[in-house]
Amino acid sequence: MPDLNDQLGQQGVTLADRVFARLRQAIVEGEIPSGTKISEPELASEYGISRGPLRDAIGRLEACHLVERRPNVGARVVSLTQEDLLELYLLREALEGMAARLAAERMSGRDIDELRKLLRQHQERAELQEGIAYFQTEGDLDFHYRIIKASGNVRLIKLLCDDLYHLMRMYRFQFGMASSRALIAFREHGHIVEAIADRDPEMAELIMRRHIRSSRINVELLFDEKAPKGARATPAIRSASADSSAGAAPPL
Amino acid sequence: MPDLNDQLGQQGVTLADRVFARLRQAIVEGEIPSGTKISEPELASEYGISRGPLRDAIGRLEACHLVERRPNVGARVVSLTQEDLLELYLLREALEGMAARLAAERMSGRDIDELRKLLRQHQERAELQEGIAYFQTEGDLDFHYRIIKASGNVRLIKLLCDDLYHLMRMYRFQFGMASSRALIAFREHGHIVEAIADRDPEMAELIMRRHIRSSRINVELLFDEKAPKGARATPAIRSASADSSAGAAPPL
DNA sequence: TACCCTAATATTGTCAACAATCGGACGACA
DNA sequence: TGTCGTCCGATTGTTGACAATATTAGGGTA
Repeated sequence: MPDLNDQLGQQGVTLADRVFARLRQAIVEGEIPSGTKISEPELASEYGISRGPLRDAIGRLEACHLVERRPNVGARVVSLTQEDLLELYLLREALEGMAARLAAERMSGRDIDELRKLLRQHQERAELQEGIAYFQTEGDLDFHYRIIKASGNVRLIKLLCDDLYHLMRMYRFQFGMASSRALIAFREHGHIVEAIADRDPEMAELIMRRHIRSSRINVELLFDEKAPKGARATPAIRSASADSSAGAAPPL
Repeated sequence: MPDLNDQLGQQGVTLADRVFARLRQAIVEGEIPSGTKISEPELASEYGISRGPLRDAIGRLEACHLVERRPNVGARVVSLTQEDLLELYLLREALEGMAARLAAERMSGRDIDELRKLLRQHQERAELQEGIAYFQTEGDLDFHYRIIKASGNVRLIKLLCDDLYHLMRMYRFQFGMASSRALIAFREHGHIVEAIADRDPEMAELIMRRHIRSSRINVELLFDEKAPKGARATPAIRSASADSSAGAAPPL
Protein backbone atom coordinates (compact mmCIF):
# COMPACT_ATOMS: atom_id res chain seq x y z
CA MET A 1 0.00 0.00 0.00
CA PRO A 2 2.56 2.57 -1.06
CA ASP A 3 2.16 6.30 -1.08
CA LEU A 4 -1.48 6.53 -0.18
CA ASN A 5 -1.14 10.14 0.64
CA ASP A 6 2.31 11.18 -0.37
CA GLN A 7 3.01 14.41 1.37
CA LEU A 8 6.64 13.48 1.05
CA GLY A 9 9.17 15.43 -0.89
CA GLN A 10 7.35 18.69 -0.49
CA GLN A 11 9.89 20.86 1.24
CA GLY A 12 9.04 22.91 4.23
CA VAL A 13 7.05 20.65 6.54
CA THR A 14 5.76 22.71 9.37
CA LEU A 15 5.10 21.55 12.89
CA ALA A 16 1.36 21.88 12.38
CA ASP A 17 1.66 19.59 9.36
CA ARG A 18 3.24 16.84 11.39
CA VAL A 19 0.87 17.05 14.31
CA PHE A 20 -2.04 17.11 11.85
CA ALA A 21 -0.87 13.98 10.08
CA ARG A 22 -0.30 12.33 13.41
CA LEU A 23 -3.63 13.27 14.90
CA ARG A 24 -5.42 12.19 11.76
CA GLN A 25 -3.79 8.79 11.90
CA ALA A 26 -4.57 8.47 15.60
CA ILE A 27 -8.21 9.31 14.99
CA VAL A 28 -8.65 7.19 11.89
CA GLU A 29 -7.05 4.12 13.45
CA GLY A 30 -9.08 4.49 16.61
CA GLU A 31 -6.22 5.32 18.93
CA ILE A 32 -8.25 8.34 19.91
CA PRO A 33 -11.77 6.93 20.04
CA SER A 34 -14.62 8.67 18.32
CA GLY A 35 -16.56 11.01 20.54
CA THR A 36 -13.47 11.87 22.52
CA LYS A 37 -13.08 15.45 23.59
CA ILE A 38 -9.91 17.05 22.32
CA SER A 39 -8.29 18.96 25.14
CA GLU A 40 -5.86 21.48 23.77
CA PRO A 41 -3.64 21.90 26.86
CA GLU A 42 -3.52 18.17 27.38
CA LEU A 43 -2.54 17.27 23.85
CA ALA A 44 -0.13 20.18 23.66
CA SER A 45 1.79 19.05 26.70
CA GLU A 46 1.68 15.46 25.53
CA TYR A 47 3.20 16.33 22.19
CA GLY A 48 5.49 18.84 23.78
CA ILE A 49 4.36 21.71 21.59
CA SER A 50 2.48 24.95 21.99
CA ARG A 51 -1.23 25.34 21.49
CA GLY A 52 -0.74 27.39 18.31
CA PRO A 53 0.18 24.67 15.82
CA LEU A 54 -2.10 22.28 17.63
CA ARG A 55 -5.08 24.54 17.03
CA ASP A 56 -4.06 24.79 13.41
CA ALA A 57 -4.00 21.00 13.15
CA ILE A 58 -7.39 20.71 14.82
CA GLY A 59 -8.75 23.22 12.35
CA ARG A 60 -7.61 21.05 9.48
CA LEU A 61 -9.10 18.00 11.10
CA GLU A 62 -12.36 19.90 11.27
CA ALA A 63 -12.11 20.64 7.57
CA CYS A 64 -11.73 16.91 6.93
CA HIS A 65 -14.84 16.30 9.05
CA LEU A 66 -12.81 14.18 11.45
CA VAL A 67 -13.54 16.42 14.43
CA GLU A 68 -16.41 18.71 15.23
CA ARG A 69 -15.85 22.00 16.93
CA ARG A 70 -18.07 24.37 18.81
CA PRO A 71 -16.90 27.87 19.66
CA ASN A 72 -15.76 28.35 23.23
CA VAL A 73 -16.52 24.74 23.96
CA GLY A 74 -13.99 22.65 22.16
CA ALA A 75 -13.47 19.97 19.57
CA ARG A 76 -14.34 16.33 19.75
CA VAL A 77 -13.76 13.43 17.45
CA VAL A 78 -16.76 12.79 15.24
CA SER A 79 -19.23 10.16 16.27
CA LEU A 80 -19.69 7.77 13.41
CA THR A 81 -23.30 7.06 12.67
CA GLN A 82 -24.96 4.56 10.46
CA GLU A 83 -26.70 7.31 8.53
CA ASP A 84 -23.45 9.10 7.83
CA LEU A 85 -21.79 5.96 6.56
CA LEU A 86 -24.66 5.38 4.15
CA GLU A 87 -24.44 8.97 2.97
CA LEU A 88 -20.76 8.43 2.42
CA TYR A 89 -21.48 5.43 0.26
CA LEU A 90 -23.99 7.40 -1.78
CA LEU A 91 -21.40 10.07 -2.36
CA ARG A 92 -18.81 7.55 -3.36
CA GLU A 93 -21.24 5.96 -5.77
CA ALA A 94 -21.61 9.23 -7.63
CA LEU A 95 -17.98 10.34 -7.41
CA GLU A 96 -16.18 7.09 -8.03
CA GLY A 97 -18.56 6.27 -10.81
CA MET A 98 -17.43 9.48 -12.40
CA ALA A 99 -13.81 8.58 -11.66
CA ALA A 100 -14.17 5.23 -13.39
CA ARG A 101 -15.70 6.88 -16.43
CA LEU A 102 -12.89 9.40 -16.67
CA ALA A 103 -10.30 6.69 -16.08
CA ALA A 104 -11.72 4.69 -18.97
CA GLU A 105 -11.38 7.75 -21.15
CA ARG A 106 -7.97 8.95 -20.13
CA MET A 107 -5.97 6.19 -18.46
CA SER A 108 -2.77 5.25 -20.24
CA GLY A 109 -2.20 1.70 -21.38
CA ARG A 110 0.78 1.47 -19.11
CA ASP A 111 -1.26 2.44 -16.07
CA ILE A 112 -3.88 -0.12 -17.01
CA ASP A 113 -1.20 -2.77 -16.96
CA GLU A 114 -0.15 -1.55 -13.53
CA LEU A 115 -3.73 -1.88 -12.40
CA ARG A 116 -3.89 -5.42 -13.69
CA LYS A 117 -0.69 -6.22 -11.85
CA LEU A 118 -2.18 -4.83 -8.65
CA LEU A 119 -5.18 -7.12 -9.02
CA ARG A 120 -2.91 -10.12 -9.52
CA GLN A 121 -1.12 -9.24 -6.30
CA HIS A 122 -4.45 -9.04 -4.56
CA GLN A 123 -5.42 -12.40 -5.97
CA GLU A 124 -2.33 -14.06 -4.58
CA ARG A 125 -3.04 -12.67 -1.17
CA ALA A 126 -6.74 -13.35 -1.51
CA GLU A 127 -6.16 -16.98 -2.49
CA LEU A 128 -4.03 -17.49 0.56
CA GLN A 129 -6.53 -16.05 2.96
CA GLU A 130 -9.58 -17.45 1.19
CA GLY A 131 -11.16 -14.12 0.80
CA ILE A 132 -11.51 -13.29 4.43
CA ALA A 133 -9.48 -10.14 4.60
CA TYR A 134 -9.74 -8.21 1.39
CA PHE A 135 -11.19 -5.18 3.12
CA GLN A 136 -9.05 -5.36 6.21
CA THR A 137 -5.81 -5.27 4.23
CA GLU A 138 -6.88 -2.03 2.56
CA GLY A 139 -6.57 -3.81 -0.75
CA ASP A 140 -10.04 -2.64 -1.66
CA LEU A 141 -9.29 0.98 -0.87
CA ASP A 142 -5.98 0.70 -2.68
CA PHE A 143 -7.75 -0.33 -5.86
CA HIS A 144 -10.26 2.46 -5.63
CA TYR A 145 -7.47 4.86 -4.84
CA ARG A 146 -5.78 4.09 -8.13
CA ILE A 147 -8.92 4.49 -10.17
CA ILE A 148 -9.51 7.87 -8.59
CA LYS A 149 -5.97 9.01 -9.31
CA ALA A 150 -6.33 7.78 -12.87
CA SER A 151 -9.33 10.01 -13.41
CA GLY A 152 -6.99 12.97 -13.76
CA ASN A 153 -9.55 15.31 -12.25
CA VAL A 154 -7.54 17.22 -9.68
CA ARG A 155 -10.52 18.40 -7.71
CA LEU A 156 -12.07 14.97 -7.62
CA ILE A 157 -8.79 13.43 -6.50
CA LYS A 158 -8.35 15.91 -3.69
CA LEU A 159 -11.88 15.45 -2.50
CA LEU A 160 -11.84 11.69 -2.44
CA CYS A 161 -8.26 11.03 -1.39
CA ASP A 162 -7.77 13.82 1.12
CA ASP A 163 -11.12 13.70 2.88
CA LEU A 164 -13.48 10.86 2.14
CA TYR A 165 -10.76 8.26 1.94
CA HIS A 166 -9.68 8.82 5.53
CA LEU A 167 -13.26 8.74 6.69
CA MET A 168 -13.77 5.39 4.99
CA ARG A 169 -10.67 4.06 6.68
CA MET A 170 -11.99 5.30 10.01
CA TYR A 171 -15.26 3.47 9.51
CA ARG A 172 -13.38 0.31 8.64
CA PHE A 173 -11.33 0.55 11.79
CA GLN A 174 -14.40 1.13 13.92
CA PHE A 175 -16.78 -1.39 12.45
CA GLY A 176 -14.70 -4.29 11.20
CA MET A 177 -15.90 -4.45 7.62
CA ALA A 178 -17.79 -7.42 6.37
CA SER A 179 -15.76 -10.07 4.65
CA SER A 180 -18.64 -11.95 3.08
CA ARG A 181 -18.41 -9.77 0.01
CA ALA A 182 -14.63 -9.97 -0.33
CA LEU A 183 -14.45 -12.43 -3.21
CA ILE A 184 -17.35 -10.82 -5.01
CA ALA A 185 -15.79 -7.42 -4.63
CA PHE A 186 -12.51 -8.71 -5.97
CA ARG A 187 -14.23 -10.08 -9.05
CA GLU A 188 -16.07 -6.81 -9.56
CA HIS A 189 -12.76 -5.02 -9.50
CA GLY A 190 -11.70 -7.25 -12.33
CA HIS A 191 -14.77 -6.31 -14.35
CA ILE A 192 -14.05 -2.64 -13.80
CA VAL A 193 -10.52 -3.02 -15.10
CA GLU A 194 -11.84 -4.84 -18.13
CA ALA A 195 -14.26 -2.04 -18.90
CA ILE A 196 -11.47 0.49 -18.57
CA ALA A 197 -9.19 -1.58 -20.79
CA ASP A 198 -12.00 -1.78 -23.34
CA ARG A 199 -12.23 2.01 -23.27
CA ASP A 200 -15.89 1.75 -22.37
CA PRO A 201 -16.55 4.72 -20.07
CA GLU A 202 -20.26 4.11 -19.61
CA MET A 203 -19.70 0.51 -18.70
CA ALA A 204 -16.91 1.39 -16.31
CA GLU A 205 -19.13 3.89 -14.55
CA LEU A 206 -22.03 1.50 -14.44
CA ILE A 207 -20.03 -1.32 -12.89
CA MET A 208 -18.32 0.95 -10.42
CA ARG A 209 -21.62 2.37 -9.27
CA ARG A 210 -23.12 -1.07 -8.89
CA HIS A 211 -20.00 -2.19 -7.08
CA ILE A 212 -20.25 0.55 -4.48
CA ARG A 213 -24.01 0.25 -4.23
CA SER A 214 -23.65 -3.45 -3.45
CA SER A 215 -21.17 -2.62 -0.72
CA ARG A 216 -23.60 -0.12 0.72
CA ILE A 217 -26.49 -2.53 0.72
CA ASN A 218 -24.29 -5.14 2.33
CA VAL A 219 -23.44 -2.69 5.08
CA GLU A 220 -27.10 -1.86 5.51
CA LEU A 221 -27.97 -5.51 5.99
CA LEU A 222 -25.12 -5.86 8.43
CA PHE A 223 -26.41 -2.98 10.47
CA ASP A 224 -29.96 -4.27 10.44
CA GLU A 225 -29.03 -7.64 11.88
CA LYS A 226 -26.55 -6.30 14.40
CA ALA A 227 -28.36 -3.29 15.75
CA PRO A 228 -31.93 -2.78 14.50
CA LYS A 229 -31.93 0.83 15.54
CA GLY A 230 -29.45 3.44 14.36
CA ALA A 231 -26.62 2.85 16.78
CA ARG A 232 -23.45 4.78 17.31
CA ALA A 233 -20.04 3.23 17.23
CA THR A 234 -18.75 4.40 20.57
CA PRO A 235 -21.32 4.93 23.26
CA ALA A 236 -18.78 5.92 25.89
CA ILE A 237 -17.19 9.34 25.80
CA ARG A 238 -13.63 9.12 26.94
CA SER A 239 -11.06 11.83 27.35
CA ALA A 240 -8.18 11.92 24.93
CA SER A 241 -5.06 10.27 26.24
CA ALA A 242 -6.81 9.51 29.49
CA ASP A 243 -5.18 6.15 29.17
CA SER A 244 -1.64 7.08 28.24
CA SER A 245 -0.66 3.44 28.17
CA ALA A 246 1.74 4.06 25.33
CA GLY A 247 3.53 6.66 27.40
CA ALA A 248 4.55 10.01 26.03
CA ALA A 249 4.29 10.49 22.31
CA PRO A 250 7.53 10.27 20.34
CA PRO A 251 8.96 13.59 19.19
CA LEU A 252 7.52 15.16 16.10
CA MET B 1 -31.70 35.18 -2.36
CA PRO B 2 -32.26 34.67 1.33
CA ASP B 3 -30.14 32.64 3.68
CA LEU B 4 -27.65 31.33 1.22
CA ASN B 5 -25.35 30.34 4.00
CA ASP B 6 -27.14 31.04 7.17
CA GLN B 7 -24.54 31.08 9.87
CA LEU B 8 -26.97 33.15 11.86
CA GLY B 9 -28.46 32.08 15.09
CA GLN B 10 -25.62 29.83 16.04
CA GLN B 11 -24.41 31.32 19.26
CA GLY B 12 -20.78 31.95 19.90
CA VAL B 13 -19.43 33.57 16.80
CA THR B 14 -15.71 33.92 17.16
CA LEU B 15 -13.54 36.58 15.65
CA ALA B 16 -11.98 34.10 13.27
CA ASP B 17 -15.46 33.23 12.05
CA ARG B 18 -16.24 36.80 11.11
CA VAL B 19 -12.93 37.49 9.40
CA PHE B 20 -13.30 34.20 7.54
CA ALA B 21 -16.76 35.06 6.27
CA ARG B 22 -15.55 38.47 5.32
CA LEU B 23 -12.43 37.33 3.52
CA ARG B 24 -14.40 34.70 1.69
CA GLN B 25 -16.85 37.27 0.44
CA ALA B 26 -14.03 39.60 -0.56
CA ILE B 27 -12.32 36.84 -2.50
CA VAL B 28 -15.45 35.44 -4.12
CA GLU B 29 -16.69 38.83 -5.23
CA GLY B 30 -13.33 39.80 -6.62
CA GLU B 31 -12.56 42.55 -4.14
CA ILE B 32 -9.32 40.71 -3.51
CA PRO B 33 -8.35 39.60 -7.01
CA SER B 34 -7.31 36.06 -7.70
CA GLY B 35 -3.60 35.48 -7.57
CA THR B 36 -3.17 38.10 -4.87
CA LYS B 37 -0.68 37.38 -2.16
CA ILE B 38 -2.26 37.40 1.28
CA SER B 39 0.00 39.35 3.59
CA GLU B 40 -0.76 38.47 7.18
CA PRO B 41 0.60 41.61 8.87
CA GLU B 42 -1.02 43.81 6.27
CA LEU B 43 -4.47 42.29 6.57
CA ALA B 44 -4.20 42.04 10.33
CA SER B 45 -3.52 45.76 10.68
CA GLU B 46 -6.22 46.56 8.14
CA TYR B 47 -8.84 44.60 10.04
CA GLY B 48 -7.45 45.75 13.35
CA ILE B 49 -6.95 42.26 14.70
CA SER B 50 -4.09 40.02 15.62
CA ARG B 51 -2.50 37.49 13.33
CA GLY B 52 -3.87 34.55 15.27
CA PRO B 53 -7.51 34.55 14.18
CA LEU B 54 -6.42 35.77 10.77
CA ARG B 55 -4.27 32.71 10.28
CA ASP B 56 -7.19 30.61 11.40
CA ALA B 57 -9.41 32.23 8.81
CA ILE B 58 -6.81 31.72 6.10
CA GLY B 59 -6.60 28.09 7.07
CA ARG B 60 -10.31 27.71 6.50
CA LEU B 61 -10.07 29.50 3.19
CA GLU B 62 -7.43 26.99 2.22
CA ALA B 63 -9.79 24.17 3.17
CA CYS B 64 -12.39 25.70 0.81
CA HIS B 65 -9.76 25.83 -1.93
CA LEU B 66 -10.12 29.59 -2.13
CA VAL B 67 -6.48 30.24 -1.25
CA GLU B 68 -3.35 28.17 -1.72
CA ARG B 69 -0.68 28.09 0.89
CA ARG B 70 2.94 27.12 0.89
CA PRO B 71 4.84 26.68 4.15
CA ASN B 72 7.10 29.56 5.06
CA VAL B 73 6.06 31.40 1.95
CA GLY B 74 2.48 32.46 2.39
CA ALA B 75 -1.00 32.19 1.01
CA ARG B 76 -2.41 33.58 -2.21
CA VAL B 77 -5.82 33.65 -3.70
CA VAL B 78 -6.33 30.79 -6.12
CA SER B 79 -5.83 31.47 -9.80
CA LEU B 80 -8.90 30.37 -11.65
CA THR B 81 -8.13 28.28 -14.68
CA GLN B 82 -10.26 27.05 -17.47
CA GLU B 83 -9.37 23.46 -16.66
CA ASP B 84 -10.42 23.85 -13.06
CA LEU B 85 -13.75 25.32 -14.02
CA LEU B 86 -14.46 22.39 -16.31
CA GLU B 87 -13.48 19.99 -13.56
CA LEU B 88 -15.86 21.81 -11.30
CA TYR B 89 -18.67 21.34 -13.79
CA LEU B 90 -17.93 17.64 -14.05
CA LEU B 91 -18.10 17.33 -10.29
CA ARG B 92 -21.36 19.21 -10.18
CA GLU B 93 -22.78 17.00 -12.87
CA ALA B 94 -22.19 13.94 -10.71
CA LEU B 95 -23.10 15.49 -7.38
CA GLU B 96 -26.12 17.56 -8.33
CA GLY B 97 -27.42 14.72 -10.44
CA MET B 98 -27.39 12.71 -7.27
CA ALA B 99 -28.99 15.57 -5.39
CA ALA B 100 -31.83 15.76 -7.89
CA ARG B 101 -32.42 12.05 -7.63
CA LEU B 102 -32.56 12.16 -3.84
CA ALA B 103 -34.76 15.24 -3.94
CA ALA B 104 -37.23 13.43 -6.17
CA GLU B 105 -37.31 10.61 -3.64
CA ARG B 106 -37.52 12.58 -0.44
CA MET B 107 -38.71 16.11 -1.06
CA SER B 108 -41.95 17.03 0.66
CA GLY B 109 -44.90 18.22 -1.35
CA ARG B 110 -44.79 21.50 0.46
CA ASP B 111 -41.18 22.07 -0.51
CA ILE B 112 -42.00 21.23 -4.09
CA ASP B 113 -44.62 23.96 -4.04
CA GLU B 114 -42.02 26.34 -2.66
CA LEU B 115 -39.72 25.37 -5.51
CA ARG B 116 -42.45 26.08 -8.04
CA LYS B 117 -43.05 29.44 -6.45
CA LEU B 118 -39.34 30.22 -6.73
CA LEU B 119 -39.44 29.46 -10.43
CA ARG B 120 -42.44 31.73 -10.91
CA GLN B 121 -40.54 34.52 -9.22
CA HIS B 122 -37.62 33.88 -11.54
CA GLN B 123 -39.97 33.98 -14.50
CA GLU B 124 -41.29 37.38 -13.57
CA ARG B 125 -37.79 38.75 -13.30
CA ALA B 126 -36.68 36.88 -16.38
CA GLU B 127 -39.55 38.23 -18.46
CA LEU B 128 -38.63 41.73 -17.43
CA GLN B 129 -35.02 41.40 -18.36
CA GLU B 130 -35.63 39.19 -21.39
CA GLY B 131 -33.36 36.47 -20.16
CA ILE B 132 -30.20 38.45 -20.07
CA ALA B 133 -29.36 38.15 -16.43
CA TYR B 134 -30.51 34.84 -15.08
CA PHE B 135 -27.01 33.86 -14.09
CA GLN B 136 -25.90 37.24 -12.89
CA THR B 137 -28.73 37.53 -10.41
CA GLU B 138 -27.72 34.26 -8.79
CA GLY B 139 -31.15 32.93 -9.61
CA ASP B 140 -29.60 29.91 -11.20
CA LEU B 141 -27.45 29.15 -8.19
CA ASP B 142 -30.41 29.75 -5.92
CA PHE B 143 -32.41 27.09 -7.70
CA HIS B 144 -29.60 24.58 -7.55
CA TYR B 145 -29.07 25.48 -3.92
CA ARG B 146 -32.59 24.43 -3.07
CA ILE B 147 -32.37 21.15 -4.89
CA ILE B 148 -29.19 20.33 -3.02
CA LYS B 149 -30.73 21.16 0.33
CA ALA B 150 -33.75 19.07 -0.56
CA SER B 151 -31.55 16.03 -1.09
CA GLY B 152 -31.32 15.63 2.66
CA ASN B 153 -27.83 14.18 2.39
CA VAL B 154 -25.92 16.16 4.99
CA ARG B 155 -22.51 15.40 3.61
CA LEU B 156 -23.54 16.27 0.09
CA ILE B 157 -25.09 19.52 1.27
CA LYS B 158 -21.97 20.53 3.16
CA LEU B 159 -19.73 19.72 0.26
CA LEU B 160 -21.72 21.58 -2.37
CA CYS B 161 -22.98 24.53 -0.35
CA ASP B 162 -19.94 25.21 1.80
CA ASP B 163 -17.20 24.71 -0.77
CA LEU B 164 -18.15 24.29 -4.39
CA TYR B 165 -20.93 26.83 -4.28
CA HIS B 166 -18.59 29.66 -3.35
CA LEU B 167 -16.15 28.62 -6.00
CA MET B 168 -18.87 28.75 -8.61
CA ARG B 169 -19.84 32.20 -7.46
CA MET B 170 -16.21 33.24 -7.71
CA TYR B 171 -16.01 32.04 -11.29
CA ARG B 172 -19.17 33.94 -12.14
CA PHE B 173 -17.76 37.12 -10.71
CA GLN B 174 -14.50 36.69 -12.58
CA PHE B 175 -15.79 35.63 -15.96
CA GLY B 176 -19.18 37.21 -16.41
CA MET B 177 -21.23 34.15 -17.19
CA ALA B 178 -22.84 33.63 -20.52
CA SER B 179 -26.39 34.79 -20.82
CA SER B 180 -27.17 33.10 -24.11
CA ARG B 181 -28.33 30.02 -22.28
CA ALA B 182 -30.39 31.87 -19.69
CA LEU B 183 -33.82 31.14 -21.11
CA ILE B 184 -32.93 27.56 -21.93
CA ALA B 185 -31.57 27.06 -18.44
CA PHE B 186 -34.73 28.45 -16.97
CA ARG B 187 -36.85 26.03 -18.94
CA GLU B 188 -34.63 23.13 -17.92
CA HIS B 189 -35.17 24.11 -14.33
CA GLY B 190 -38.85 23.75 -14.94
CA HIS B 191 -38.38 20.26 -16.35
CA ILE B 192 -36.36 19.28 -13.29
CA VAL B 193 -39.11 20.43 -10.99
CA GLU B 194 -41.64 18.48 -13.00
CA ALA B 195 -39.58 15.31 -12.71
CA ILE B 196 -39.28 15.82 -8.98
CA ALA B 197 -43.00 16.47 -8.65
CA ASP B 198 -43.62 13.26 -10.63
CA ARG B 199 -41.46 11.40 -8.14
CA ASP B 200 -39.27 10.20 -10.96
CA PRO B 201 -35.76 10.07 -9.49
CA GLU B 202 -34.02 8.70 -12.57
CA MET B 203 -35.56 11.34 -14.77
CA ALA B 204 -34.68 14.09 -12.33
CA GLU B 205 -31.07 12.96 -12.25
CA LEU B 206 -30.92 12.62 -16.00
CA ILE B 207 -32.26 16.10 -16.66
CA MET B 208 -30.10 17.67 -14.00
CA ARG B 209 -26.98 16.05 -15.42
CA ARG B 210 -27.86 17.16 -18.94
CA HIS B 211 -28.61 20.61 -17.63
CA ILE B 212 -25.18 20.99 -16.04
CA ARG B 213 -23.44 19.32 -18.93
CA SER B 214 -25.00 21.82 -21.31
CA SER B 215 -23.77 24.65 -19.14
CA ARG B 216 -20.29 23.19 -19.21
CA ILE B 217 -20.24 22.80 -22.96
CA ASN B 218 -21.50 26.32 -23.32
CA VAL B 219 -18.62 27.54 -21.17
CA GLU B 220 -16.19 25.50 -23.21
CA LEU B 221 -17.39 27.13 -26.41
CA LEU B 222 -17.17 30.50 -24.77
CA PHE B 223 -13.58 29.88 -23.80
CA ASP B 224 -12.64 28.62 -27.22
CA GLU B 225 -13.87 31.71 -29.01
CA LYS B 226 -12.51 34.15 -26.47
CA ALA B 227 -9.09 32.68 -25.73
CA PRO B 228 -8.08 29.72 -27.86
CA LYS B 229 -5.42 28.64 -25.39
CA GLY B 230 -5.99 27.94 -21.73
CA ALA B 231 -5.83 31.40 -20.26
CA ARG B 232 -5.94 32.57 -16.68
CA ALA B 233 -8.41 35.02 -15.37
CA THR B 234 -6.02 37.46 -13.80
CA PRO B 235 -2.63 37.74 -15.42
CA ALA B 236 -1.41 40.45 -13.11
CA ILE B 237 -0.42 39.62 -9.57
CA ARG B 238 -1.34 42.42 -7.26
CA SER B 239 -0.82 42.81 -3.57
CA ALA B 240 -3.84 42.61 -1.31
CA SER B 241 -5.24 45.95 -0.30
CA ALA B 242 -2.55 47.71 -2.27
CA ASP B 243 -5.37 49.95 -3.37
CA SER B 244 -7.16 50.64 -0.13
CA SER B 245 -9.56 52.91 -1.94
CA ALA B 246 -12.35 51.89 0.36
CA GLY B 247 -10.31 53.05 3.30
CA ALA B 248 -10.06 51.07 6.48
CA ALA B 249 -12.37 48.09 6.81
CA PRO B 250 -15.40 48.49 9.06
CA PRO B 251 -15.12 46.87 12.47
CA LEU B 252 -15.79 43.17 12.77
C1' DT C 1 28.09 40.56 -18.78
C1' DA C 2 26.42 36.62 -16.55
C1' DC C 3 26.52 33.74 -12.63
C1' DC C 4 27.04 32.56 -7.85
C1' DC C 5 27.57 33.50 -3.18
C1' DT C 6 26.49 36.28 0.90
C1' DA C 7 23.96 39.17 3.81
C1' DA C 8 20.01 42.01 4.98
C1' DT C 9 15.08 42.15 5.31
C1' DA C 10 10.60 40.91 5.60
C1' DT C 11 7.40 37.28 6.23
C1' DT C 12 5.84 33.17 8.29
C1' DG C 13 5.84 29.68 12.15
C1' DT C 14 5.92 29.15 17.09
C1' DC C 15 5.56 30.32 21.78
C1' DA C 16 3.81 31.89 26.29
C1' DA C 17 0.72 35.04 28.67
C1' DC C 18 -3.84 37.54 28.93
C1' DA C 19 -8.89 37.94 28.29
C1' DA C 20 -13.48 36.04 27.32
C1' DT C 21 -16.61 32.42 27.61
C1' DC C 22 -18.70 28.05 29.02
C1' DG C 23 -19.81 24.07 32.16
C1' DG C 24 -20.50 22.44 36.58
C1' DA C 25 -20.96 22.87 41.68
C1' DC C 26 -22.78 24.97 45.51
C1' DG C 27 -26.36 27.12 47.88
C1' DA C 28 -30.89 29.79 48.25
C1' DC C 29 -35.64 29.64 47.69
C1' DA C 30 -40.35 28.01 46.43
C1' DT D 1 -37.33 18.02 47.21
C1' DG D 2 -36.86 20.21 42.95
C1' DT D 3 -35.55 24.29 40.52
C1' DC D 4 -33.26 28.50 39.77
C1' DG D 5 -29.48 31.78 40.30
C1' DT D 6 -24.69 32.67 41.31
C1' DC D 7 -19.97 31.71 41.68
C1' DC D 8 -15.79 29.36 40.59
C1' DG D 9 -12.74 26.66 37.85
C1' DA D 10 -11.20 25.33 33.51
C1' DT D 11 -11.01 25.68 28.68
C1' DT D 12 -10.96 28.25 24.60
C1' DG D 13 -10.07 32.63 21.94
C1' DT D 14 -6.84 36.34 21.33
C1' DT D 15 -2.70 38.96 21.64
C1' DG D 16 2.07 40.43 21.11
C1' DA D 17 6.84 38.96 21.08
C1' DC D 18 10.44 35.61 19.57
C1' DA D 19 12.63 32.28 16.32
C1' DA D 20 13.14 30.18 11.82
C1' DT D 21 12.74 30.36 6.98
C1' DA D 22 12.40 32.27 2.28
C1' DT D 23 12.94 36.18 -0.83
C1' DT D 24 15.67 39.89 -2.56
C1' DA D 25 19.39 43.03 -3.16
C1' DG D 26 24.20 43.62 -3.53
C1' DG D 27 28.93 42.53 -4.44
C1' DG D 28 32.52 39.58 -6.09
C1' DT D 29 34.40 36.49 -9.54
C1' DA D 30 34.80 33.89 -13.97
